[in-house]
Formats: sequence, structure tokens, C-alpha cells
Amino acid sequence: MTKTRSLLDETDKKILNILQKDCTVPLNKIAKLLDISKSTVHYRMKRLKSENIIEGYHAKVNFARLGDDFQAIIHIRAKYSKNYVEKVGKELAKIQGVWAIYNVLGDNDFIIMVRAINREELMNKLEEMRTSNLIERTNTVVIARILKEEERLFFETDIPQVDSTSALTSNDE
Amino acid sequence: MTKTRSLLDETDKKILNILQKDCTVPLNKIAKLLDISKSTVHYRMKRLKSENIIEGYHAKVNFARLGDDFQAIIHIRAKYSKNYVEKVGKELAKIQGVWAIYNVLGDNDFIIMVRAINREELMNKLEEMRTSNLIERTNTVVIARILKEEERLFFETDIPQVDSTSALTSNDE
DNA sequence: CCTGAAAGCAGATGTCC
DNA sequence: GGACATCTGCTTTCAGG
Repeated sequence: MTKTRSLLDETDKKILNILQKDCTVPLNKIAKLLDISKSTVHYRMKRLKSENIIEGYHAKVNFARLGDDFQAIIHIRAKYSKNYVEKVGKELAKIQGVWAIYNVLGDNDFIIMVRAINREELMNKLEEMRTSNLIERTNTVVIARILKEEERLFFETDIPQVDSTSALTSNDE
Repeated sequence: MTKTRSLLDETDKKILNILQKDCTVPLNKIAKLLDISKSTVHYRMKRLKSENIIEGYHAKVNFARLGDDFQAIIHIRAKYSKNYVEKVGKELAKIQGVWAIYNVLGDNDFIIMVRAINREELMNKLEEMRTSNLIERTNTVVIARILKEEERLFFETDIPQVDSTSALTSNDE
């Protein structure tokens, strides 16, 4: 009967939300928050990691605080060819400072995020792109201020409504 | 005299690069890699954290692996008013799934990153924006594939050339 | 600002449910 | 899949250079 068997249950999502916000919180504390045992948390985290749902644990650095920060968003139109998405992606990935590459639908083929230390450095990176024979055009937007940059948490809407008849009610006891 | 006194020395940057890539590596290992003592690594990490250069430690989740993933990049033109950057920023930040907000220079005022679980959800979020009287226009680009999304590491070029007289010139060698 | 040793605690493991 | 107890090893602290 309606065994939804999603990849993640609600406990997993709660754990992921906690770890996304701060992956240094002790198993102990997570266990208390979710009212399960420490080893269960450990077990689940290991599973999530091994299944590559958790891709890694990373420190977030505040570059704005360091000066020498010049970030931009570059819109790229590629020249079409067989497997151009992968090809162009690889080429872009090689450029120092390109930290995100999105293949997108619409006027452009890619939107990429770049960090440089100043205008000159950014221009050099742009030059690299413009001399590539895989790239048709670039359109660069300079970031004035980063107002937010956080984790992509799970929300209520992410949780499949497992309502059969009642389902809800029944707290543990 | 010209004591550059940068916020970060080379050791700090190396530590930050390691922790950005993986903040679970033991102090021990970092110490060996940098050929300094374990407690020095700890000392520096604490300083970086307390100075908010390290903003936090976060798990990275692979949403693409989970299905129910519909991400987009939205370009936003605001209606100008006093302090509109902050005002619009705050308004956008409230919308569930908006995980990054960049105030940018150019045709648009903001570029934001949004995660939804499907097209409908995204449309709802767009509707929220379009009914805001702070927002003039939106232009949405759907992400087909995330080819790269990593940390913004420090590079050679980030390390200030501590050249005394001329500043420019001096490539590393 | 860096180090080494000692102490405290959290993460890893294995067994049983 | 989850709980409990144990062990290992890392993080944290601190006194000294």
C-alpha cells in the first residue's frame, strides 16, 4: 500500500537542512533535535554521503571582507557543434576563477560565475573566452553587492504529502 | 614603513583553500601539509572564524540527484526609490527558494538564483515577484544542467606581489 | 604568534533489537 | 533501520617560548 519510498524521508531532509546550515553541529545535538539516537544520525549521514546526496563539507569564505574581490556573471552564447555543452563546459571550467557553470535555456547557452581580484584580472579571463573558437559571444554583468548567498534548504513543499486517509496525527509516544 | 599587513598571509590562504574544498580534514593533516603544528592550524582557524572570514561550515547537497529539482536564474529590474537595493533585496530574500541575490550593474538591477521542485512552484515564486510594487520586470532563465558549482579558491594571482618599488612587473618565477 | 602535551569529547564501530 | 556501549582519534585548551 502506497509505499512511497522516496530517496529521502523527512528525517533525512531535516538532517540535510541542519548540515547545510552548519555541518559542525555534533551528532549528539542533531539527535536531540530530531529525537532519535546519535547512531541513527551517524548512520543516515554516512548513507547520504555514500550516495553522494551530500557532495561534501565546505567552509564558506567571505571574499568581500578581504578586499581584492571583483565578481561577475557572464552570459555566454556558444557556437554549436556536437556535444558542445560538455566541450564548452570543460573549456570554461579550466579558466581560473570560474566557480559555477550553468547550462541554461534561452538566448544564451551558459551563465557562469567568476571571481577575480580586480577589473584587469576579469578582463584577462574574458579574453580567454573570446579567443576560444567554441564561444560566439559573451555578455558580462558585474556584481556590485552580494545580498544573499546561502544554502538551498528543503521546505514544506519539498516534502511529499503522504496523506492517505489521516497519516498525520500520531506523534511518537 | 610599507608593512603591507594584509588580512591574510599565504598560510591563511592555504588553510582556507583546504577547508573550502573539505572542512572535515583533520587538523593533523592540514598541519602536515603546511608543515606547521596542529595547534597553529587550530589557532588560525579560530581567528579566521572569529573575524568572520570563514562565515561558516556547510554541507553541500546534490539536488539534481534527488529529482524534484527545478532551478532558475532570474534577472530583475527594480522600480527605483530611496534605498531600493536593500528594500528589494529584503523582499526577494523572503521568497522561499531564493538562495542567492546579486545586486548587479547593467540592464538589470538584480540577478537571483532560485530553487523550486517543479515548474509550477517556480511560477508561484515568479508571481510573488510580479505582484511586488518594487519590481519592474523579471526575466527568467531555466537551468538545464549544473556543470560546475564549486568553491572560490585563492590562486597565485590572489597573493599580493610584495614588490617594493614598482608594484607591477614581477611575474612570479 | 607558534608549539607540545594533556584533557575532554565527538565520531566511528559492532552487537543486539 | 535503530539503540546502546565502547573505543579511537580529533579538537580544544593551556602553559611556555
